[in-house]
Amino acid sequence: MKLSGGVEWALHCCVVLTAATEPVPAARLAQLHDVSPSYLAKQMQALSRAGLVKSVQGKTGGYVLTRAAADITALDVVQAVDGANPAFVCTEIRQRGPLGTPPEECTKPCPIARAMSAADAAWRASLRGVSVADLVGSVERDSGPGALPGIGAWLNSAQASDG
Amino acid sequence: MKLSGGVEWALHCCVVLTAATEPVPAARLAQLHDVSPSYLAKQMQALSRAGLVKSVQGKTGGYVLTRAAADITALDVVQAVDGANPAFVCTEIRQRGPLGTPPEECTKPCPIARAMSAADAAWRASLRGVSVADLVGSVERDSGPGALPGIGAWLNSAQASDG
DNA sequence: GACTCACTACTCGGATACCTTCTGTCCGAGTTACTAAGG
DNA sequence: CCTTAGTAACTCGGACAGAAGGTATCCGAGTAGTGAGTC
Repeated sequence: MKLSGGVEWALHCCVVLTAATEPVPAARLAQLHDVSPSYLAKQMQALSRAGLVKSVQGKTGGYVLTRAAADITALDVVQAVDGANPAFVCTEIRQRGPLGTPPEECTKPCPIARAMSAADAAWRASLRGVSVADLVGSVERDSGPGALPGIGAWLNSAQASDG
Repeated sequence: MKLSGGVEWALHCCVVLTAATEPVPAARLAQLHDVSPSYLAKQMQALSRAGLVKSVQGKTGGYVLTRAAADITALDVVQAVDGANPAFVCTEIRQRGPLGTPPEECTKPCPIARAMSAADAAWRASLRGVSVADLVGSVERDSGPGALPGIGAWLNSAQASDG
């Protein structure tokens, strides 16, 4: 089991977007994180498709968060990028084979599927309990309250002005 | 994120192995579940490598559980087949780019990695709380107390005796 | 000076190759049970 | 009848192809800002 690497990028982008006051192009976000611009663009498209960010076209276009940071959970971002499908899919092998359980007895999911589903629910619940605002607060505690505003200013500054 | 399909097979095999009194070959387990014998053999090898089952070679060989069903958790099986690596791997992109955080300030994992790690821990904790014995009990509640012993007898019977 | 219009530059969005991982398969090494011969 | 060597069949274990999804990239459609030209 491996989570798409784009999830990390998308989460970081959501955090830094809280500090921006104008639309930020995907290329600018890629430059900030030193990652592939084309591939990060794909992740931002996924966020846009999920309604977490709004895309603004044109010369001064880019991406803007659609909601307050407190109203965006880590689960929202993860599901937007990685999909909402559960990690475990039951193929009902209990019904197969010479001693398969007859379908009439399979009214409820098999115990194994239930256990895996419960674990998946716990995972999602943990992610749902963390908002982007919480992440912003943690970053400020770790790196100081001035770090994020500085990044926000850098994001909104012209590309030619950096080093 | 998608979990290896072999996890489901391995879990079912562990449940039915509790009903067997003699070593069960991988081919027999595959026949019971109507799945690819070669590929299921690979999963059983993973379980053997993890020490959950013991492989017995020779003519009447096969696989036997090494511990009581109550001492094998679903997490043990999942990790044996799918690997113990966490789904989320932090690539420390906060240190990259023009505004990267200096390494001296990165003593603790970044907040995003912490949130993902906590979710992973919740997922594992949920799986750790379910033992194979629990699954056996659920199966008996669902399909009746006679189903599993019947499967056990079928597993230990000669292959030519089935229909 | 204010308005209109065309142009340019920049943005997102989806369609297109490449590569790692998962899926599925095969054959060889090793061990056990069985068979038959000999004492 | 018991012991013993040999044989044969069956097992696991790891090495080998094929397919799917993730990774990385590119180019086209569309829009906002910019500048010149005109009233």
